Amino acid sequence: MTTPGRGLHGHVLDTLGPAITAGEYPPGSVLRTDELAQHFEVSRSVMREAVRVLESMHLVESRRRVGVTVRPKAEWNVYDPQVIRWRLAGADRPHQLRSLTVLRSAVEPVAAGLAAKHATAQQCAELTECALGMVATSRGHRLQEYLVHDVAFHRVVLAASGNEMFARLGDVVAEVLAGRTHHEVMFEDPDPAAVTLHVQVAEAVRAGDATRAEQLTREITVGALQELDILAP
Amino acid sequence: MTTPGRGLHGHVLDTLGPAITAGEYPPGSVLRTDELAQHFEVSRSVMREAVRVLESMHLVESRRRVGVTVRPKAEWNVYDPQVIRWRLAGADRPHQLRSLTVLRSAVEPVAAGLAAKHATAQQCAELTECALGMVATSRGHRLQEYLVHDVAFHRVVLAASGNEMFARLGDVVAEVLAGRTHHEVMFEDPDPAAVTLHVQVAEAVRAGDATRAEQLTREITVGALQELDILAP
DNA sequence: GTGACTTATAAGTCTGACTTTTTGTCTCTG
DNA sequence: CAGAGACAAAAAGTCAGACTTATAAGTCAC
Repeated sequence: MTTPGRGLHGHVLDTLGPAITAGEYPPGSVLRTDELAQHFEVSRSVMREAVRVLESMHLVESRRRVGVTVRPKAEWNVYDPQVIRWRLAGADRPHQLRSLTVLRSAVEPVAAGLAAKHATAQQCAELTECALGMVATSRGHRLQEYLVHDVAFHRVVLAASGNEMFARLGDVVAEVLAGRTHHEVMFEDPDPAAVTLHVQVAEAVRAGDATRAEQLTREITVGALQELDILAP
Repeated sequence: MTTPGRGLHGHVLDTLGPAITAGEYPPGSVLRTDELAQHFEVSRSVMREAVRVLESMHLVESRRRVGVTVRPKAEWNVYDPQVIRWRLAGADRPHQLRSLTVLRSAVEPVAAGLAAKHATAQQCAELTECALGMVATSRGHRLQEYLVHDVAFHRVVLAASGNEMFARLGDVVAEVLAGRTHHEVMFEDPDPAAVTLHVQVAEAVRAGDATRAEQLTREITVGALQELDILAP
């Protein structure tokens, strides 16, 4: 991930960020810069820089004569990769994982459809390579290697869509997939049907069949939703 | 929007942010904190805080002995509302508007489907109210008033989806709709068909018909794509 | 040319003094 | 007693200067 704690203010953020996103300080809580600086044993300058970053994420608001107040969750910049990471590391990890999976289910099919239209020859090749890698590692408890190919596959699809907003969701998808492998369901080998679907998506994109690529990807994401019991019966 | 220029570092950001996102400093450009501080006539402390914020948006990277280097566009946190606003105010506004509209077309239909399942009675009422407001202002060059209801409508749908990631896209959609009314197409009254679709979506959500709500919203977003000539023939 | 050593550079950090805004309170007045 | 206005305190905001540290780049010996 991003270089952790590069500098003192980074170290402060590594502690304060998770604490705030975990709800340790309820909305409206007031923090004092000086007290925080003392607590973390850093200078006020460093503390102020950390507060500025939290402020830019809309986690807190700094006002004169009152202090640094924690903002309600609804105002946080939940698309900030740093915030996502903090929340995934904390208590509402399951909730966060569900939100992100629903987001995936909306975005990825459309992205796959666009990829079928815009993917370059090299991207098609990469996609096929990833799919083959998934097939090769889909049996024999090689979950770790499988994950690498799975993540790469979805990254390429999002990038090949040609839409920068989709492309930037690559990191998010990576976190979700990694989270699923490491902490949630998926104790055994991946579902063979899912693996097949990935191969077929790669084919559809190569063939330029947008409708088919979209539909197949929708099936993949439906599977992801079902794994988390999100889908209505 | 967010309070502009709250503090000196805010003023610096209001100038530096747009400049960077506009590509005024090509990727790899090196800025020196001291020089910037002199140029903006602020102390180094203030300048450092501004740089920290830009760093948290992944617009720049600060390294010892080298300076503050501008990161390639592909690494920017393009979901940061501040970054979106800066880019919408700059040269690649059209490009940004297209990216965001495609994102809308992926997200909003799914959000509407979820809203049909999760919307509260009050949210249904608000939705109907917005739709009626749109109808009432859809004729007679009352674009400004129409926009207010339109934005409110989409905000409620996204919020009613019950997914926080969707809900936080309310601001983005607001920017896109406002941009469309103010600077792009839409010189005359809105398309009557679109207005009708909004009313029908409100009905579908109230009736709990997820499939219909999703399909109708998809038609709305298809219209938005066509306005920007994005859709393939 | 390769490797170890030195040096210059720009960011990083700390401290202390000072300024500014805001809010809560207190008083004065009707 | 209520409302307006003056006052004081609190906390963030700003600045300047000295010092530390990492590191890119240049230098020298081999």
